[in-house]
Amino acid sequence: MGRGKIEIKRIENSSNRQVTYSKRRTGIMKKAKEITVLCDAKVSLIIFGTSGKMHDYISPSTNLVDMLDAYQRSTGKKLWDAKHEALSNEIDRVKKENDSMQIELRHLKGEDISNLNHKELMALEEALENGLVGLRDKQSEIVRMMRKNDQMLEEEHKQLQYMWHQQELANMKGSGVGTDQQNHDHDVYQRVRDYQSQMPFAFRVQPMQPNLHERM
Amino acid sequence: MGRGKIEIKRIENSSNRQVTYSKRRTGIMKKAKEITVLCDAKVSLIIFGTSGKMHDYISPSTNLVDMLDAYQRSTGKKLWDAKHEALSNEIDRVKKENDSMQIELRHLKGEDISNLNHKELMALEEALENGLVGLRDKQSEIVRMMRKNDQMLEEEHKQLQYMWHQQELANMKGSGVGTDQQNHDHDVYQRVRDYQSQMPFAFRVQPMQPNLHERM
DNA sequence: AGCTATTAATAATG
DNA sequence: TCATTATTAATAGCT
Repeated sequence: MGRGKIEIKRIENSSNRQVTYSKRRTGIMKKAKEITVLCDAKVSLIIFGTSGKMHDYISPSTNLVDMLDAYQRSTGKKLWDAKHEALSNEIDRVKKENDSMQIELRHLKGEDISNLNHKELMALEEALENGLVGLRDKQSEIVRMMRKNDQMLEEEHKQLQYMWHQQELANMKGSGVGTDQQNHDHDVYQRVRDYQSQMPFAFRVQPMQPNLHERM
Repeated sequence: MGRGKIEIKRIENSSNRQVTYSKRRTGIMKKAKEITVLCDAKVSLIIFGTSGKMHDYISPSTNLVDMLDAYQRSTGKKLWDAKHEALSNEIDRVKKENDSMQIELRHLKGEDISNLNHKELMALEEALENGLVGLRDKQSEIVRMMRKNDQMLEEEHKQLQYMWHQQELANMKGSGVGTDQQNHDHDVYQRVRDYQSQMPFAFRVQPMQPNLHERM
């Protein structure tokens, strides 16, 4: 189909080869498009020339990934076996782990224990009791913390009462002097420091357990 | 290029379509082979017809995996990476599920509960107590079964004693008669049946709870 | 890139 | 499905 018949063998003349490549590539692409339209076919066509430039056509009714999946199903050949299989195995492994934990959780919640034997029931009981022991420890610790906090609040309350008392006395004596709000506030804070510096360290108010309320 | 020109649109006549598909498929394959030889090109061609049957051609100088690698490099598109990503996501999802169960398990075992808030601790306590309730129910059921079994054994024991007593009496009276071992054994079984037929049904020995020991 | 003589592909038919 | 063939489509070589 040209000015002369050609043998199907490598075209040695490089520029001829390049030209023929370009023409024939266009031809194949056209044919691929035509067969998809005429015959409802799905075509994946990828061509690399010697230059390394790529040209491709995938029928619009599909995509390369689906084509390749179908290819694998059709041939049984594995295209993406190594990684794919490793990942699948990993999924299976983790899912199994999941299932056994699921079962353990159910058991700890008292579900599905009808089929457990004596030994397993004993172990389960021990686990539950240990759990409760740990929990009770934690809870009593919290109660201790609350008590401590209460004590601190009480102590702070006493301080405030003391300071209030002092201020009352001061107001009664030197009324008319230092009634300006700034000075008044300053005096209160100064008095707190005075009070604290007089107290034994152990009785001073420490900052509250931070976020304690959040943990309850 | 046929007896008549055709429009490039789906061939409605099914058998015509099939024929055209077959011919054109062959044609494209031939073109693909030719361009690989003539122009040193690398071609990957995969075609699926409506029947689902697959046909493919890969240039002998390469293979599909390499072609697809080159395709990915060329386009930057992810091909099986997309697939791998899906699997990886699945793994992540399952692993997260795993982790949360792991944590729940730890909590139920009284571990890592320092950071739980009050509400969570309450829920945990309830879960543990429910678990223990379920367990204790199961255990007391087992104890009931054991008791029942004990009673049955005791009853059987009484039967045997009775039979032994009867035999003793028989031996003392008719000594020298029916001392043959066969007859002796037969007599014992007969006596069991006699005894059972005399007893109220409720007191008869039932088969032991099967596999009870295995569940303990 | 175009052009076109020539070959190749194939639609219709048997 | 297979073979034939009239016709169109593709393209090799040329400009």
